[in-house]
Amino acid sequence: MKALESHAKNMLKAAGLYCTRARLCVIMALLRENRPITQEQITQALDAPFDRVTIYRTLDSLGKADLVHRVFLEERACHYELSHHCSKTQCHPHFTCTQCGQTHCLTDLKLPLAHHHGYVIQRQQVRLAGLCPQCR
Amino acid sequence: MKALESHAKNMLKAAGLYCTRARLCVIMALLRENRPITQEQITQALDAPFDRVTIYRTLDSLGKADLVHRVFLEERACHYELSHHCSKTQCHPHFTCTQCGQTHCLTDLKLPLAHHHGYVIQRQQVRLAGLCPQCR
DNA sequence: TATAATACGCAATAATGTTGCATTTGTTCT
DNA sequence: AGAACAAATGCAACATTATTGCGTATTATA
Ligand SMILES: [Mn+2]
Ligand SMILES: [Mn+2]
Ligand SMILES: [Zn+2]
Ligand SMILES: [Zn+2]
Repeated sequence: MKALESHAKNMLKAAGLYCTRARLCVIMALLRENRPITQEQITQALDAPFDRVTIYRTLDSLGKADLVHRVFLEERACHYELSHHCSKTQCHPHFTCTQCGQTHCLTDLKLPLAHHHGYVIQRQQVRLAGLCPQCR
Repeated sequence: MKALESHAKNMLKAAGLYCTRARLCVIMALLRENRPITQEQITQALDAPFDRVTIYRTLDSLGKADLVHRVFLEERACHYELSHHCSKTQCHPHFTCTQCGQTHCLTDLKLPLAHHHGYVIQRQQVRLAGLCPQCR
């Protein structure tokens, strides 16, 4: 059994979720891509064909188990990625290049958590836009 | 003529845009609300009835003139707000309460602009989630 | 292997946003 | 004020993304 597959199985086991074909395939696709992608991109990246609805429901169950979360970019469709590079309070920043359009996960960039009087801040998400190393 | 209306007219004049009923109404609605709202909320907040498409096209033209910009929250629909509380490089942070669901503009909270080697960062947007003063 | 809980596929529907085109409105110039 | 032109508007149709209902198939467990 490939390393990716056993990784995916372990994630599902640890989360107490049924270990189904669809969940394994989606997790493996997200592991391979390692960036936020849409339902459509996930569907295309899968080895086996699955119904759109199944992908959405899979993402939903993985989301409730905190294995996956949504990323909101300047595009119509939601993007999804694995949560394993994020802390509970802070997802890593996402950078989108205004030139080439690519989005990069800046997993090594740690920004200080904001404070504001009277507010309890539980989570912080940062979106950056500009020029990527290739395009500047 | 009311202060809101002349404010709206000045914004359109300064931007070199036609001063139309729809644009005036939309800007005045956004001035009154003073928080990010959806096309549907804008339409409901208007005195006169306008077609959905007109609202979208109005937001588009105001957006191109940098009078308005989109705000992405954890909801399906895009939200829109006036840009007058934002600098070119950084929009003020938006806080959404996980309890009551309300979104607040933290216009007085200034976060340092991120730096990352090799990247030219032109714009930064921050979304915060947690408990608002009423709900904590 | 039997059972119950859960996930899946398919069809239908909802929500949000966009496009084409004929008509109306706003601006500018006389 | 009136004419001429550019731009905005309304309406119908369409596109994209996500959700719901329900019957069937798969999974975990004993
Ligand atoms: Mn990421
Ligand atoms: Mn705001
Ligand atoms: Zn680039
Ligand atoms: Zn609250």
